[in-house]
Amino acid sequence: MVKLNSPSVGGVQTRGANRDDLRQGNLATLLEYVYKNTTISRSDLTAATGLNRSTISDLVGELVDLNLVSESESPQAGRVGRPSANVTISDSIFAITVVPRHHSTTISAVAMNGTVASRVRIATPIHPSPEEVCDAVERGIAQVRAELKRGSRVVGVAVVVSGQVDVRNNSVRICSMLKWVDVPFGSLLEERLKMPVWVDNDGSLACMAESSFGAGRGFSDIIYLFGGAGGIGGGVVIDNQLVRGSRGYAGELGHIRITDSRSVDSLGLTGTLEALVNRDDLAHALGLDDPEDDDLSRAILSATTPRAIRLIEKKIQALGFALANLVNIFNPQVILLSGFLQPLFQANDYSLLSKMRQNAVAGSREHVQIRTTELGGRILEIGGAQLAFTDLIADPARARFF
Amino acid sequence: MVKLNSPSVGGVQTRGANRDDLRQGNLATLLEYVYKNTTISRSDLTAATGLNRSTISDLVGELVDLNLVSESESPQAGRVGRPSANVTISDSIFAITVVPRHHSTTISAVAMNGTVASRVRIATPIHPSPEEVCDAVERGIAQVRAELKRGSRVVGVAVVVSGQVDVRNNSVRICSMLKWVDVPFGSLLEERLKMPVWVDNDGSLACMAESSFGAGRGFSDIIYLFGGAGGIGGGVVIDNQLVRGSRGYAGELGHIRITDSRSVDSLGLTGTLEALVNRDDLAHALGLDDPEDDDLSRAILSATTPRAIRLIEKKIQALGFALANLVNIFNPQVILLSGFLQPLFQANDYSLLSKMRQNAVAGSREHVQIRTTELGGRILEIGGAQLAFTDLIADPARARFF
DNA sequence: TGTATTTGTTGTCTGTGCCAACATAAACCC
DNA sequence: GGGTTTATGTTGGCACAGACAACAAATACA
Repeated sequence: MVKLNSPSVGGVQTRGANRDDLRQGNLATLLEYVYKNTTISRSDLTAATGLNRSTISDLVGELVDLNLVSESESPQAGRVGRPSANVTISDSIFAITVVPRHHSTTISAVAMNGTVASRVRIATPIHPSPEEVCDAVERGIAQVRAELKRGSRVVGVAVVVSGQVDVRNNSVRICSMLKWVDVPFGSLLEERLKMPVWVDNDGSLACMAESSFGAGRGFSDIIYLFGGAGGIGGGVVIDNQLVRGSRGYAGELGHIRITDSRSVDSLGLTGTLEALVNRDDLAHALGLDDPEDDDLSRAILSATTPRAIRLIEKKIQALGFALANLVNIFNPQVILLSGFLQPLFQANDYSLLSKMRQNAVAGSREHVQIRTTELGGRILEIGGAQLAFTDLIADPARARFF
Repeated sequence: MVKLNSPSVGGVQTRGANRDDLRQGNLATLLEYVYKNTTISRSDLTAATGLNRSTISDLVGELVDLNLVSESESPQAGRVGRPSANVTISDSIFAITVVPRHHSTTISAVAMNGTVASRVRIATPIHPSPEEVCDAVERGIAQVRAELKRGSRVVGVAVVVSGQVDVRNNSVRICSMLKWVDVPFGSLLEERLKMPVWVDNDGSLACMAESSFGAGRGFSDIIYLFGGAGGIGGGVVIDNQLVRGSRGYAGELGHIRITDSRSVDSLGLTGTLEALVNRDDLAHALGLDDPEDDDLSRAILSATTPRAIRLIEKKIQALGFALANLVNIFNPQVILLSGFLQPLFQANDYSLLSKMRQNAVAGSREHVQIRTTELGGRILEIGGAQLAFTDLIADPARARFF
């Protein structure tokens, strides 16, 4: 990818580019287009990239030779002129995604076209040790790969952790769900599997997925917030780039403080968004005991008791404060809400919007939208796969498979 | 600038690159190095960019032909081998910076090497109208340019506004200091001056300057906070890029809410950092009436009355909460404090650091530093000039002067 | 003074993307 | 239904940016 304009601001550290980089960048750009669109015509690629027809022909040819994309006659009729061939992303290149939970770990094979070809859930002890998860992953991958058709290629493994991850060395700083502290899980797993492993935070990956394939499509500046049983996570995309921070801990949006309340969140911080807006409170007030997401959502939207309605309104107010903070800091185009934050928004979108606007600066509050997310239960698999495919897309010619 | 790796995350919008872009990008990279370092040897450029010696020779030659840099024998002795020629940024290319205040506007000519060659302050009526500022700028530029030596070239005008600026169209959304609302000042001035005009927020520009030439050098992820009489402004640099948001309103860090306090800030928002930590309160408690920055600073650092000490501590606590929020959101490497926030930090750095750490998540709080800024009174001129030079640096061959 | 080391210079070469001309395949038009 | 229009794929030649190798130049060091 070649980025012109806006030179880097800090200490200069840009390297020069040679002819190889040029070719590599163009291949990457093309492959990214095909990946993001699953299938796209050659003429659209020409228009989008601004490259010459003959160049596109050459580059696509190379991607076909690399077995990364395939060309097919386009059945798209109705337009004057010679029909343009469709370029479709490979359906035989996979990322393995790993999502460890309290007492089970889910392993999936996700193709570049987004389909989950195979998925298994391996039970583990409660709060499994890193080794126990490694065992589960090893078994899971064997099972998952057995179901893939012959000739399938795997780029590596993406581990989606609900906790703080140092993305520079793929190690888990803290994961309360698994009770892990400073676990170099990436290295552990890499040694076992002899293939590349990437580890990242669930909120960041979900944000990335939603940005590329979900409700964030077409927006360059996005705030993503997810409310789950474990708390509130999130992610930020600025100028089409995921904000990771210096080590990858950025986007801990649940832990921003908004009030003096002494209620604490999952990390013991007081007055934070997560401390004020939590799932258990809501479920309890609505008379539910450990409900499924859908049940909680329905309950929130059809709440009738004054106490429940008051509580919901209170949560909406708190969420509004947090959103205002984020709007003031980022001036985003859109805020995406998922998990139980989604029904909160739907229960009284006017209230949430006005609370947010009340506490945001003039310019930023004016055009920001709040939306619900589009990707459902597969979001972590899609986000994890995207992480695993990143290197391949950045340098298609040098891709290695396992 | 060619950026490899990490493909854009959102809707794809990258264009392809051809050989011209390659050349342009390399010229830009080189010029940026020279600009950021003022002077740098050719061999250092070779090492930094990874380009071939002969290529550097060719590219630097082009920059010399364009009169953007000059080469000189290097007196740097002591090293084995043929001495490498020094490349120095031009001292005859200028940006005009404009900083409008309550009742005067300062116009400066800033060279690419950072020196302020000429500066005038033109008095205006209190709360001047856009036209009145235009008049002042027109007169000021004439005066400033008269002092420049023959052969000087000007790239354009950068207006530094203490308020919210829509950078897409260079218009001022709100500036309370000037009492402006929705003023398309960039267009107005451009029409008058017949040269390019850029407008941006003071906090963002100061952050950029500090990042490139001040205490932020060498860091890629920076939070900048400035405390002045008008309130608290700021800026954010992520991955060496200034965070501007979708319209340029990002970085309103003074308006993030941290408590339930009902005290209001300059925009009427309650419980925000700016509402809690303000200059007038401090000056008053220290028995000062509209003090200069230096006097206030000294007073803060030598406060003795219990009331003053208590107030300072209270401000430090509030600042700590705000910093924790920013750390949780951005995971920065360094936080830069300036204005009256600087003596607050120096008065009790331990207190500020621990308050921040207490409220930040584990990973992010561990390696973050708090520092004071390095650029003094010239910071807005340097930042403004950097804005004005951006286009020139991004495409040196196509530069136009006025 | 000679050698090692580093950097600048020059001419040649490779390969990437552009371009123009032609081929191809659809819609459109009478 | 054949000619025209429009858009896209294909091909061969071309321009030019950057790499490379060989040589020259200028320093430190023994």
